[in-house]
Amino acid sequence: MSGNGETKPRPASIRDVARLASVSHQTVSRVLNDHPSIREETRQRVLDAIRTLDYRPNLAARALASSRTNLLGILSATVGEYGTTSAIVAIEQAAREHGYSISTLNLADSTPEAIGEAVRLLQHEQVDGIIVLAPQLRVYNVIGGLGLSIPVVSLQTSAGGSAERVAEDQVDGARLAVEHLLALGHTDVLHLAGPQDWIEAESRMRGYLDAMSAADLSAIPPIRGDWTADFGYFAGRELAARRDFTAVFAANDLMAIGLMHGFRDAGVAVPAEMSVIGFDDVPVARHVWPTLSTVRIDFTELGRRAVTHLLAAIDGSAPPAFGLLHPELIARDSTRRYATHR
Amino acid sequence: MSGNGETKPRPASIRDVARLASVSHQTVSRVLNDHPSIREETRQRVLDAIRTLDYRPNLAARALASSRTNLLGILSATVGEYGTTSAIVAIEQAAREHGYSISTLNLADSTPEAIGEAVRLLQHEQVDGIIVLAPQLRVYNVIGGLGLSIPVVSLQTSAGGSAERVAEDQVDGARLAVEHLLALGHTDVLHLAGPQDWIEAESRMRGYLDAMSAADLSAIPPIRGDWTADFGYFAGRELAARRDFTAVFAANDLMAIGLMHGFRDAGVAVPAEMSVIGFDDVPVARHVWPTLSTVRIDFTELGRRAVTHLLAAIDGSAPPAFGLLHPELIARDSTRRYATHR
DNA sequence: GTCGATAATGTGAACGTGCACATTCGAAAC
DNA sequence: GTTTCGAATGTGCACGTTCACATTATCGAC
Repeated sequence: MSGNGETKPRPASIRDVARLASVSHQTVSRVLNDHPSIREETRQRVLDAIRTLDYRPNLAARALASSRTNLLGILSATVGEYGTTSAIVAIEQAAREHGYSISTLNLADSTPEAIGEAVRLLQHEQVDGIIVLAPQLRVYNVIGGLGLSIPVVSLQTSAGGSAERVAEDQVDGARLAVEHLLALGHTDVLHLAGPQDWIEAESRMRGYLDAMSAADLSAIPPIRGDWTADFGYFAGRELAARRDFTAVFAANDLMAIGLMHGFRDAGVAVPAEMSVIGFDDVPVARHVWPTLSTVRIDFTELGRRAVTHLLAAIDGSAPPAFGLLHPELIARDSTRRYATHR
Repeated sequence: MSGNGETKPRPASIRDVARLASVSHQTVSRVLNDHPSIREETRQRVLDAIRTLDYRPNLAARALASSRTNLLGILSATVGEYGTTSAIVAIEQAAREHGYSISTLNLADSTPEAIGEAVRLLQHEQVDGIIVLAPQLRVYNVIGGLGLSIPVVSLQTSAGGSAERVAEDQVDGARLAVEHLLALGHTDVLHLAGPQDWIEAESRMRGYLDAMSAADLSAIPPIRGDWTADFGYFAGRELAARRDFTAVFAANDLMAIGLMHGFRDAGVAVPAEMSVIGFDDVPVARHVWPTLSTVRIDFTELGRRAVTHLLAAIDGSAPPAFGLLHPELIARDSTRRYATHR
């Protein structure tokens, strides 16, 4: 407000800093990128000048000169899903801690064309790497066929590499859920699965199949859902007529909650006549009626790891070896001993 | 893979295009920014060259030269909230339709320092404008005091301007909710509010107070919650002892769902002894038991409008006049006539 | 045919940084 | 005191655009 005669409030550039510190602009650049051969005294002088002028590097210029943007792209198709959202928040935070920014791109539909277009767009923004949260198999096929020059990491799985273990995690989690039902005495367990193409859906189904066959039980052909509570509801109403199972493992909490609603409307009591377990442990899971048994995955940690991986790939260094994440079974009221049934 | 002798796979630049089209690089630039004075024939020649070379403008170079990034910053503190998430998706989509990209920044805590730092960071990325989804009053105080040179738009409200109407919307919605309860014969309605500092919390409370006083009823001192289902649960357990109200209007669905759980655990039957209505219409609201009456706000449209506003502000043009958005009352099973009580 | 005005195009210099390549400095070795 | 070599710093250009300012076509009016 107090107008002093400055006509050009143009922000300070690296050359202004250089002038003030009586060094060349290149020396300033070296200080900024902590080049080893800088005398401590010079470095201090430069840093002082930077502080005095409130200098901030121009990211566009840096990107132009170095063709690195310090930008990470997030390609997502599942926003709204609780897990995805938590992971995105974690990714964003982790990225910022490493000096990267995030550009998110939500896929409205996941046709190969749309995916290709989305990747092209991110590439156009010259992101240094991409994290994919659109865990559909076809997405990988498309991306794989694109011959990208920048690294791509997936939260769910990737061809080889330790990200694969993350997927393994979900298999484990699903196994936990089913084993919980079996431990309660159930032998006829139905799986309400996710859509065919989804990696997470496949992992969870694999866990279901593994657990069943490990217990020498025959699996029931799963129902394919679409992750939504609405689908769960309709499934519940339809399935109420069938009596070839006494427990359901739903591939996510939303479908489980809808399912319980459907059963309720159809006159099937949960858990008295039917046990239901979900997956994710969304915040409302503990507050619905009956409170929902489920499996908790640490999406936040998953997101963090994805970033670490991607940054390693960008730097060309070896990805760090992570220990496995252990999903946790949360037993609540929606599951009950089979013995108490009927 | 088929190695033809190209040693420099460097992407085509504007000068390459110019050469191929036998024009100057400036003419190409004019075509790209659709300058009026370009002969149609020339334009076609340039466009052909662009297609032939698969030329894509270098965004960093453009940003450097024009000091405009076509980047929008989203400053958010409420990720995970259903409404916020839907709005973000809509914002991202709308922004892309206008050729803008999105850089999201999630606030872990909303201390003035953190907010200032976040804005500084976005400014450092040279975003052309910021959309704020951290609807706390203090956020505006901080941002207002920063003297920013780029436009800032809020999804919730802003000092003057038509965004204010958006807030009005939420007042309307809250009024709808309370009027619904009053129409059912309730006279003693409690409000489970959001945190003090939140604009949305204030709007919804204002709607509550308006509706009560319009009906010549005295309001009960509201309870301050934190938006979470967990808080709702504890509130329900505590409030069960009180009998000076027969209905509760919760400031969001999550608290409402928790509240019903708390009442249930404390032996208060919803809706038989107590009516509960929420706000937001989250996807599970229709599947919990009892299904939750609530008010639906069109967050998607809200997000779209925020983008339109911001882009207008960036271009310096007048913001378009929007009609008011009308929140919709969704009556379900958690609310019931007072007459049927006791 | 000349003039002027506007349309259409061209020229050179920014923009702020990093890179490749000098150059200078300083101290140890002889 | 010269030589040598690495550490410390400087010089000029390139990155791919846009901007400000020429310059050249085009066309109607006289």
